[in-house]
Amino acid sequence: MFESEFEKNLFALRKEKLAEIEKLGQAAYPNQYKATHTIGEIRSGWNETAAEALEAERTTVAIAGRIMAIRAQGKAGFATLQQGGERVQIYVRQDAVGEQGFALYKLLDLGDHIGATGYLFRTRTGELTIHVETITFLAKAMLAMPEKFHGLADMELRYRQRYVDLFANIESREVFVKRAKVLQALRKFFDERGYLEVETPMMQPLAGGAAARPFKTHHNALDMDLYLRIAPELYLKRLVVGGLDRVYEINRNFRNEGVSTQHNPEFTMLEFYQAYANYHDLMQLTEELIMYVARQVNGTTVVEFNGRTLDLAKWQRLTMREAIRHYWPAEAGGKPTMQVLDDAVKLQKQLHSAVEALEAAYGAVKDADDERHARLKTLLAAVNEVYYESLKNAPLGKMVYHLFEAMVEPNLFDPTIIYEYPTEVSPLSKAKPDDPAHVERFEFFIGGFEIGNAFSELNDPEEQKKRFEDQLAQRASGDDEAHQMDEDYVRALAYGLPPTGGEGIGVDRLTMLLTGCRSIRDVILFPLMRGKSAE
RNA sequence: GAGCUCGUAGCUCAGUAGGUAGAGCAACGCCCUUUUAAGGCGUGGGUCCUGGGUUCGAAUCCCAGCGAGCUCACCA
Repeated sequence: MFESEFEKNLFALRKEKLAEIEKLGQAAYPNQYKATHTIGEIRSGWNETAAEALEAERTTVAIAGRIMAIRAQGKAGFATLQQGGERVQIYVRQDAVGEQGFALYKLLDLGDHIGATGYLFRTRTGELTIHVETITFLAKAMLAMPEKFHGLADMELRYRQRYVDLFANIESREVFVKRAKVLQALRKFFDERGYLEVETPMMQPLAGGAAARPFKTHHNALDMDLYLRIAPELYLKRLVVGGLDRVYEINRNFRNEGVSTQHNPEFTMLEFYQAYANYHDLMQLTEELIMYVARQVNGTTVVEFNGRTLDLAKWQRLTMREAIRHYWPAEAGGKPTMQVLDDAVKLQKQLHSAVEALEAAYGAVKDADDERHARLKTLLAAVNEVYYESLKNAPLGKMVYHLFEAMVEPNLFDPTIIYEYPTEVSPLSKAKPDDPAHVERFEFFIGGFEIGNAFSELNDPEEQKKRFEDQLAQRASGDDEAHQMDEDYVRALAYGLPPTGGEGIGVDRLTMLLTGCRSIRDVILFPLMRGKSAE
């Protein structure tokens, strides 16, 4: 618990102070305090009330809070109390609280919790203040507070000791309050549209519904291996088979992947399914949903993200192939035609010349500080990989998809829906009726990363079985993220899944967008950290 | 997994032609009855992330490790 002699000594000193406080007739750890107002209510009620009016009213209040600043001046003093992310100042003078009360005041430390009764007034400098008549001791901070002006700045400490971050850095608290509002807004949106909120297994015998490596665990009594879910998808669709036409679930998914500013091994996903809807209906719904949540949370659809302004009410829609053509980099030579994007051999040929063009452009950039240098390097590596790897074993659809990720995704800052995905990378989506190579699927991107993924659900059990078998083949050839066979899911489909649209939305990423946080760790209360001192 | 940057007092940070550490806040003592990053006087507090190495001498230079941030890769 103690990180130093300093802390150990401080703790001992605070224990002595606690004993002194008890001698004054106060409980060291009382279990209740009846406040008449929260500090927020004091602020909203009297923030603008003039000094003369306060004097005339002489409103008496009882409040509670944590001491965030304390300024003693002989036989009087001030303290700033914080509660619910709001602060108010109290003024304590010996002739008002008595000798015992003032003795207690002098035993208070930064971080202590106290209750105070008194009347509202304004100081000489105009600050709304409580003129204290009684102080009640509530709890002691036995450890030192972070620096009062800068707060807790060390990112590692902020993540590991979020309990300190939350009271020391108001901005941090506000992010999580907003996150709660995001969740409320999402639920309200779906509740109002007749969706049923459900909870499906997070421990699954077979981790399906997405392309990812799962975490493995074990049930002792049943002697059974289980996987933490990578998606709720297959269970939710079983529910639609069961007649729950509109369902949604908000909960954690677990994927055994690396961490980054956009990935945490456990993350919160919203998934929803709607019978009788297709992906076009979901595009419409998605735009409405994002606008709705933004307005509920921020009161506006305009957000600042990563130094840029974007409007969540202004969307563009492109097919994946259109997007590749649209965002094709000038340095990669001529754009591929639609025909080229539909032909593996022609595409490989074009990528070959694109690699050459990119290499020439990259070689021409002399200054390593040039931002083009890094961009071209990344682009070249990505296209090169697509070109060579795809040449040997990947199907056309996979090649197109990877090309999209490399060339297009980082550019999708304004809200964009990308639709018509290759069938090969979409084992659970329904194919377009006139084009079996593509499925009725879209993903949407904001701020340069993917937020959600949706499609018309494949409901033909035979086709689903075939898709799973194709995935098994990819798995056999080394893709350990390819989907596994789920016989029970196929059986469920065989009972008849109505035409259904389904979608998943990354709640953490949506929250990042709405709070302006560039790292997913800033919107997760306790992000996964490497082990340090396992006490 | 790779590259870059960082790790000095409880907190925020200084400290390179290598000479065994400083400031502010916090703490402790004293003064101060409208202050607000309160102020004044005084005091205490550091395995300079860890382990090696170079050197007469390392917070500083080198190597390895641990942890963090960012970028990239993988993914959502």
